[in-house]
Amino acid sequence: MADPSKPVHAEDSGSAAKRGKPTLRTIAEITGLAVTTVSRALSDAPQISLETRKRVREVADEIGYSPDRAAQRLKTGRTNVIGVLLDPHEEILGYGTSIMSGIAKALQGTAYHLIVMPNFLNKTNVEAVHYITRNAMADGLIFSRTEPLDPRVRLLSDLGFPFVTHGRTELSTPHPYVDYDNFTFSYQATKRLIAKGRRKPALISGPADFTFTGHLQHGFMTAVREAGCAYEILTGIDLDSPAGAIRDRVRQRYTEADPPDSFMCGGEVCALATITGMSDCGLTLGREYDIVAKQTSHLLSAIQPQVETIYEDLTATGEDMGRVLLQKIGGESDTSKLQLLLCPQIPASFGSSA
Amino acid sequence: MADPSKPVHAEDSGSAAKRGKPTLRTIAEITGLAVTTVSRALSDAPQISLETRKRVREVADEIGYSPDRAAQRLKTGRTNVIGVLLDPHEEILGYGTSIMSGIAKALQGTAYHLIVMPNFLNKTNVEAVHYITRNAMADGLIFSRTEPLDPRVRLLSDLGFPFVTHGRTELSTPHPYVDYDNFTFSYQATKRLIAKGRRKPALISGPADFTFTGHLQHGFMTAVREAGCAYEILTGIDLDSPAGAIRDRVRQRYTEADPPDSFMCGGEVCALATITGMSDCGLTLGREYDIVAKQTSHLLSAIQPQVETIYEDLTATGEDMGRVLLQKIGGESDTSKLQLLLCPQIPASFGSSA
DNA sequence: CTGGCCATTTAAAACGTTATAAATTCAGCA
DNA sequence: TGCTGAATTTATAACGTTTTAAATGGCCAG
Repeated sequence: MADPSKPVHAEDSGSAAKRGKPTLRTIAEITGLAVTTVSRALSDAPQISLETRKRVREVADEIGYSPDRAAQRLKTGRTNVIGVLLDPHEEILGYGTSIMSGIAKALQGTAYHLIVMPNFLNKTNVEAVHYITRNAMADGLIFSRTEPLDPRVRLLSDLGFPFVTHGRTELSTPHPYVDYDNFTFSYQATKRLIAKGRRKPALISGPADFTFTGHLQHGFMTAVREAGCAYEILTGIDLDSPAGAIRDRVRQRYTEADPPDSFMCGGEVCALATITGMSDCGLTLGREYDIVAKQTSHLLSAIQPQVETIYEDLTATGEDMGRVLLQKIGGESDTSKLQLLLCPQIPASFGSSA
Repeated sequence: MADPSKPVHAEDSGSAAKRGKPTLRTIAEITGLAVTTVSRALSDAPQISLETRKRVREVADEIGYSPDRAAQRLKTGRTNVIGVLLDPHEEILGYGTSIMSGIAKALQGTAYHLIVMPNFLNKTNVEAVHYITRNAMADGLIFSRTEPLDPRVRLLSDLGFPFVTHGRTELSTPHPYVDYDNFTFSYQATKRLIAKGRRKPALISGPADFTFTGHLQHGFMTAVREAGCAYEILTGIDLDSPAGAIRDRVRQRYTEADPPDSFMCGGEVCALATITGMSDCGLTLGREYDIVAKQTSHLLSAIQPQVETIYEDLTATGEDMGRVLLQKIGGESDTSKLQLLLCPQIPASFGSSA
């Protein structure tokens, strides 16, 4: 096939650069085409004849060609990498891993790779974002623990760098997000407690910084106001607190006056810790008090079937975030299409006995 | 500084490629040196005069230069990336995230980045390894869930590709690993049950495939044989089983003849599920039965202080794995230096009441 | 048979870095 | 003066890809 009239440096220099991976050049030599043509053919450029495209693709498959990402990246400036900012607090109960698993699913079959930027130690989140954008280490970013006036969102919006947050902000510039409707969750969960006859629900909410904390409280407050019952928002602990701290706080609260008779827990660990604290006080779940909790793994309901739960599917969330980010990178500019509010699945039993 | 006799295309073409990141060329133009010299200076090559090195470094710092990783990678073939193979089973209780956090710590300050290759869906582990090595996507690999004749280890050893496993193999070619001494853990834990007066401990062990499962069983068997007491290895479930399955199996076992009176649990979820199953049968931990378990988070002891635990620090493990891998990549060929067996910290109380 | 136009293919340059080999400078010495 | 060699710097060529601009060839109208 190769034109023998041309200088024949085929055998020694090209063929398969130092016995290693096949490159475009390898294919070019086999087919007798120019490297440019091969490149074009593989990217299905319309200017290359259909027949040529087919042949090139066949040869590529046969010799197991796959493009060198470093070279592509150098040339195009695109990294084909999606970065996930991971926070140390996300270790618990596989939060991080579930999300990542979902993102990975969304990235399946695309040219994109998932790379996790653990934000452990030293750097603040904003610094990490700075670093990543400055060094063009990814084409898009995903992160959670979103704050109402999140500085990361500000920075990335300013730079025009594609990203998706897990959680909303209150910033005026709209941006892509995937969020769970924590208001509805919290509202329904609290209503459920009241429907069970409880008259003083307590909320264990998220850390003050985060947007979802507000949503949880809002849902909770709406439900207790509607019912006109007493309530309490437990101070001194939050969903990020270690289980031991939550346990102790709950226990302590019951030695004081006018304790709550039920709990709305934003997480599984929190629910388990609460049960332990209460149990230490000699109180039994389902008898002296009730709990409704958000569940993100399958642990809680297996261990404590007494706790009523509403499930949040973090893997699905990750998948959505991946999809949304790909759309954003792909040029989707209608941000409203890139904002997903996932609805809690309220168990049928919740409605029945209300 | 720049020699004015040379063609002055400084202003338009170079200066800062399309107003973006500074490159070696930017520094070269500022200092009036050649690109090569700058490159060398920044890598502290001895052939460059000390004065020049200093000046180049200063300029680089001033304009905030950082090398383009894609270009480095293309040129050198090194990726400066460490890959972690993550298994869907590792979602539980932040296993994956702890390990990663540790690796990230070890990589701090090096040129290496951590990239997680989630092995969810389709591909088998070996296929993923194939893919990664073929496409030179990393300079080194870390993975867990090691099997006695692990095909990934075989493949990577053959290729001479640097890697570290979490867990040992039984292959004849030695390779770098970091492992927890599960034999000692299991042996001590079981002895503890016996010391508490239990006469028929049951083991809930790992999935049959993995090396550590053998170690757990060996330790368990050694302890029960020494004591000459009855024992049982629970069938039908393992540490990978969902909590609900373990709970059900334990419950069922107690409806049958001659049930065990204590449990050696390889994990926290397993311990919690066991307690739930037993509790369903009306049996109380610490009274009718005992449990010793391995703990990798801080959940179990906060929730169920009755369970005696031995702690395995996965973050430290990750850090060790990262360090070992860096050494391996750095050329350390004495494999015995790259094999770490971490000793369980046996709580003082274990010895006291024996 | 010339010119022009289309479809297809191609050569050359570039991305930012490093490796190789060569060039330059300057001191010391014959 | 000219040579040798050490110390320092430099030009050039890669790495594998994509982009830009240009070339090739075939076909048809004039």
